Amino acid sequence: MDSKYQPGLFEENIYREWEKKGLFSAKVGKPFTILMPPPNANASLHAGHGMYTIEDILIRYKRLMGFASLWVPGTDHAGFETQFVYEKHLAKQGKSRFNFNRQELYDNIYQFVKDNSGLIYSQFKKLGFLADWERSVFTLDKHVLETVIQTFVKMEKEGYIYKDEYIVNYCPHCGTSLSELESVHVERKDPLYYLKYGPFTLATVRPETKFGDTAIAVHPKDKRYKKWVGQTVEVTGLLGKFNIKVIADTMVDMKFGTGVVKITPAHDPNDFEAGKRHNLEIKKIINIDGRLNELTGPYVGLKVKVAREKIVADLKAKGLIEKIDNEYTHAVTVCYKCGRDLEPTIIPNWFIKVEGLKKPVIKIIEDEKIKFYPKRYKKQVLQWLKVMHDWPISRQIAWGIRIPVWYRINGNEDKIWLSFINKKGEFKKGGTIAQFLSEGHSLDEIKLGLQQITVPLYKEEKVDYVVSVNEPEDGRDWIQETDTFDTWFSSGQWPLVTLKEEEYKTRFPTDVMGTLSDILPFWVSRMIMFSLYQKKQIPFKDVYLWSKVVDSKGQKMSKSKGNVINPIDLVNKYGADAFRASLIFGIGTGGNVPLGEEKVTGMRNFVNKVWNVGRFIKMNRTSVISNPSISLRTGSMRNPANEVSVNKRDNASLDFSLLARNDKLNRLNKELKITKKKYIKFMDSYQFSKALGLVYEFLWHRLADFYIWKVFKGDKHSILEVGFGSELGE
RNA sequence: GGAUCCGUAGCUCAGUUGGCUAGAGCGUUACAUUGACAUUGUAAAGGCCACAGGUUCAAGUCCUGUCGGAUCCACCA
Repeated sequence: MDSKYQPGLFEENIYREWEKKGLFSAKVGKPFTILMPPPNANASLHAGHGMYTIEDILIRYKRLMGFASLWVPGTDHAGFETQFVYEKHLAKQGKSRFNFNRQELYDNIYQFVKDNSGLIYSQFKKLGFLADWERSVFTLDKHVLETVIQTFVKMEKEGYIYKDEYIVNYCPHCGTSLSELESVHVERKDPLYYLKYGPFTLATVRPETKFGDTAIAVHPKDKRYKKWVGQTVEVTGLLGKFNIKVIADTMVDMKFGTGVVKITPAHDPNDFEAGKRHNLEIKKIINIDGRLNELTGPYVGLKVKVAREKIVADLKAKGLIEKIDNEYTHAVTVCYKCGRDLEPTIIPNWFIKVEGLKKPVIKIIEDEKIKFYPKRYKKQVLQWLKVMHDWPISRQIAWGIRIPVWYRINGNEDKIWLSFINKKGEFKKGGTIAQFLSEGHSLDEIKLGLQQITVPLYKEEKVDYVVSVNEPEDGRDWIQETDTFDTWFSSGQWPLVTLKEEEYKTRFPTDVMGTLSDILPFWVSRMIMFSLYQKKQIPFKDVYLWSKVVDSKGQKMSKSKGNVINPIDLVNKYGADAFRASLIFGIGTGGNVPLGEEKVTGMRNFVNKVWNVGRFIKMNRTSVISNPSISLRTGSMRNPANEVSVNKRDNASLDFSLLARNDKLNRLNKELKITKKKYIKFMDSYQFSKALGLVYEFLWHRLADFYIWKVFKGDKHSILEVGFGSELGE
């Protein structure tokens, strides 16, 4: 045996051996089940995935404790994320999504994902994960689609789904609307313009939206402006004179600016709400491509930022700007993916009415039917659930599960807007079906090259639709919604699609959901919601949340900082055990998980120590076998040194050579027993770091340094008699 | 603005319902070495436990306040 443990020589073989023995599938017995949080199908392993080790530890621990543990893996199509990556890939080839129709884009991404998938599983295997790989589920698998669509159909029938023109944050660059959770607020300094506005002066950072103003608001208690409330005033603007109503609303902060606000319901969430309260007209002046539309006169076609500069210059020229405050800082909403400014805009979106669905979730969490570890996340989830409002589930991207809704074309030709790639491969941008038909395109051509449709909701005359997987066959023409479901709509149903039918009787609710704390609101709360809705059961009993893996200085890993650690490199260099242990050892329940190469080498040393303990035992065993004259003697139990103390110092003064062999063994066995008990207590309460610390201390500083080296010095064969439970494995 | 968490050794962090001399890993220093392991062993140095009050026989731990940091939610015309 080598004096150094070389993981590279063993790991792969051991894993193959496990595969041969079929250790990955569940055995018969008391069930213990974990559903693996599905990584993106096209992802490769990053340090954060290393934390799945926690689930692997639980799976192995439970199996060694006699449970039929099952870990079901899977991958997520990760709609928006993946399309974003793919579009970057396209950009490198000088292409964009506008070169493809919907189906082509979908097919291409499918191929792209397929080419990249499988990588992460081979990496998981390198980490030694004991998941049942053959059962892997992909969120676009047939049975998943069926379930997801069935949920939508059921919700629609029961009135939980509605379509509405609602103000959503739209990313003109990524071409989709985003949920509130996908929007990030950043502090920024922007000029605050004081505009002359009829009899008023008002402050705004977005003068370009003034064309969409449909009211002016003041605070009801503001004496300065009281006389104007309810009046219509005349304002001179860039496009000439217009009349506008003055309303009173408590949303106005009297102390801010001049205490007067312009209301632009179509392009500001607050104004949208105010518009609803006061029944204001919604005047849309920015199209979803982020350009001003024909209602803005000479500014039509300009992008928001360009338009703003031009408008400010023109306002200045007309003497309509009173002053500019260049020191104004405010929060801007940006896309979490591309970082560009989001445009609050009104587009038709599908929503889930959350009110009735979230109530049982809140109840379950308050009653602790589902427990959170660490505890503090309970409060966070509850707080988040309480403020949660309706969830927009449609995304204007191709990569995802297409919403099973069909719009009737006949009679609605002038209401359905779409873009498509025509026969010649040309991109035909936004127009109505009627318009394209009159240009000589056939309906089939349009449908074939379809890229995206937008079906606005008119108050009186709604475009009728049916919810159906396939095109209705009634002789009329229908066209399917091009929007896809928000990824979290499908991954939120993960617990409903991962088990086999019969397992829902025995393995549901599953035991633990372990995941990154960041996605608690996106994912965990929604899984609970869907599970309660569809199965009337909680999906899991416990939720264990870990934090981000950061570098050894506590800095977030990022490419620009150059501090990204590739887990596979570490595994190749130091072994999977060392890497895994470094993510567990000395980690508190609180914050981030610091990972540095020093830490891994430290753990490698520990692994090596264990190796050498084994090596020592093996060497002595062969000497026992080769020398049969060595046998055990019995001894007295009455020696005072038998009082077991875990404290090293307490034992320092004792002379162990006086102890009989049996006494030594008893001491060791007793300590092992105590350690085991503690270990089990820690494991059962998800205190992995403490459990590992215990094993570390026992194997190294107690067994190796103390027992082998001091107590059994010169009497090494006795150590062979100690029974070591394999439960101490991890 | 609302909430949560954190300030403990040079660094990263433990410290259970208050209770003996406040711990670990890495780092530092000295010594040891034919011994299973130099990926080792034995030891040492290094702490006003952020600060100020309070409760208590007893506070790193509980309470109040101050300062500093992180995160979540809401909002910022």
